[in-house]
Amino acid sequence: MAVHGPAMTDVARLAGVSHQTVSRVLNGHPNVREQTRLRVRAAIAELGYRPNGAARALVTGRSQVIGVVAQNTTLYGPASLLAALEQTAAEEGFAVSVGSVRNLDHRSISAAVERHLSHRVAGIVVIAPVESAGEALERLPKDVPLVTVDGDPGRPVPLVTVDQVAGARAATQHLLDAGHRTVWHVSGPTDWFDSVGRIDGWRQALLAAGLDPPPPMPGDWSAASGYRCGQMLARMPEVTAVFTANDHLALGVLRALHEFGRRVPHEISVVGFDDVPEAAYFIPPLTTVRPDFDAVARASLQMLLSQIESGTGGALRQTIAPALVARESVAPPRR
Amino acid sequence: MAVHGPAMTDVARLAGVSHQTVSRVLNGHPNVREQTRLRVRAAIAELGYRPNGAARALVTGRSQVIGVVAQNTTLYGPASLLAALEQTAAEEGFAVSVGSVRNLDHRSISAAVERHLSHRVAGIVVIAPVESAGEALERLPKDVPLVTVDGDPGRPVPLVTVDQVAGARAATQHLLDAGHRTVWHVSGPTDWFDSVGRIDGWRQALLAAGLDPPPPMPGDWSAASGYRCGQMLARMPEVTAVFTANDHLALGVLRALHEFGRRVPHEISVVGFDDVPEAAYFIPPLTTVRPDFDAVARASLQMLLSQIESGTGGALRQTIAPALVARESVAPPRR
DNA sequence: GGCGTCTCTGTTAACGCTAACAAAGATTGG
DNA sequence: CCAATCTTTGTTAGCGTTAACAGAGACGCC
Repeated sequence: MAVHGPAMTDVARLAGVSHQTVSRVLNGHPNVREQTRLRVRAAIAELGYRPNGAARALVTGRSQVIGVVAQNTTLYGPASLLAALEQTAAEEGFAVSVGSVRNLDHRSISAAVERHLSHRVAGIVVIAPVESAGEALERLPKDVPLVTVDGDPGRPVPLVTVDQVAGARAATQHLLDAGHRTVWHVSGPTDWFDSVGRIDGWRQALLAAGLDPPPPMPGDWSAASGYRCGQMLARMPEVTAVFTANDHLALGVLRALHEFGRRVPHEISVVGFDDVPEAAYFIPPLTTVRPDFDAVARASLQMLLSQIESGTGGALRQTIAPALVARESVAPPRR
Repeated sequence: MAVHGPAMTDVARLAGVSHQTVSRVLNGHPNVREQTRLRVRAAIAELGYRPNGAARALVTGRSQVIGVVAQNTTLYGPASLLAALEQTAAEEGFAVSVGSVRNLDHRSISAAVERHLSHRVAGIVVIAPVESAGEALERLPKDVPLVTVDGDPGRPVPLVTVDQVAGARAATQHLLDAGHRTVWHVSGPTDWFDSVGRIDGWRQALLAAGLDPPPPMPGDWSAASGYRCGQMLARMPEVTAVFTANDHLALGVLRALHEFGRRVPHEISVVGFDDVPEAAYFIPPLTTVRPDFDAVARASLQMLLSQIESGTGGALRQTIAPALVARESVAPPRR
């Protein structure tokens, strides 16, 4: 095997031009005679020539690859984001290299970033939802285009983020508007910025309504932890409305409430976050908040590309507003 | 910006050796004096040197990157597979570049493969669950290490696959063992090999029990299509057991049955496939079949690496047996 | 003690591409 | 019509690494 394909010089020879002219055709350089261009294209097609990205990356100093660092690409949010990022990148002619890390601690992230850097990626997107990720990013070489998604708003790093606060506020307000006297919250892990933002938004909505927020119940994004919180909530007669930090938590809560015979939405209303495709088929269909992952992906990529092109590393910031999706898991409280 | 980092020669100068010696240290070549090795390592650390993968790829003809072509990395199965693949690859020092395609037609796949090839990936993993993918793969250059996952068993291409047939047979048998007189099936899209295999297994189990398989109801993996099928099943009084081709379909079915007041498992038993993390929190908890994605990933990568190392392209085949996970959605039929 | 062998290190030449410059025609303007 | 300019093409020199070979010592063996 290892029959290496034809190189640029082979194409050049066949087309009767210099390899540099082939390069110009490939890169859309303007000053090439139309006739020459056609001859070169024909030669390329005839030989099945495929440009060598490594050689190009070597001489230009950047590859057409974007590195993505993410934690758990099995979760719905990260997976959607990754897919959207990949789609968008492909349209711009970039490949996406994933570096998923088990833990979002300092060392793991640095290692993943390091791996990407030695492949000379053109830029890096870090889906860094937790505190500990921040440090790793600050000591990164300054000349590497970088965008963080759902990262720390407090750090001077380009950031694209779903507006967690607004989403949570909308969810909570939706429950208050239905007539509930207060809203309980099952949160995500508190070291995730996503969770913190959602807790914030929930709290803001309650405070704005002159209410005293009950203590949030901490979950870990999983249906299992939602189930555990749900078992507690089911036993508290005063609870009529629950906002969970994601849809899977909501599923666990729904299941627990069902087991305790507390009917949703008649006795207790529930709102989730994420709008996983299955949410419309929960029992009952779940009212939830839908983040626009495509928009997040587009914004991050655009931000990254502008850094790559301009060479300047701006500390931009962009926030994507999520939308409330009303379904059947919310109703006015019984009196 | 574009302050390019130090190169091998810089390290060499600092350590007082030739760049070739640095290369030897980096590649773990044996014939380097211990003292020299240490000096080189120190110089590497001091300069923060990072090897240039592009240059290496150029001269060796292969990068340390594995290309993955997948369709919808938002679905649970593909996402899990991708994550597992990435983990395993990282342990072997390989990065993973994703090329997701919207449609698994001939052209899209070829384009994705093409993109990977021009980056000179060391090998390609195609998660190619549909018929149309096959053609695209056959006309691929023969010298590219390739493994397909869940692809066409009929093609002479290295293949790793979840044993769909065995899984479906186990699920169906489980329902028969509970005493059901027959088992209905909500299938996935029939151009997916996964679906075909699951239909096969279900049919085999029924035939082996001397039963006449009812017509399978075609879904599209989504809860929405499961819901539609569920609405029909709910209206058929003779139905007591349903096997769905994945858990999301099962969720839709459960929801429809619930709406029609048909209790699960008392009146109708349901078994899914995939064991998504949420399945244990469906109402009721779903009995399902769990494919071992980690094992699939390990097997594929191993197969790919052995091709990369040996240079020979064997047409191997490996099948990973899934496991039945019994929960509460199955009960004996009422008499 | 000389010669082959082993261990360690250095030198040189690619790999396939783009950037920078050079040069040859074609075109323009006064 | 000749100099100035523009368009098109070719030539040369790297980019940072590995592979292949060469050379310098150290060592063992007859």
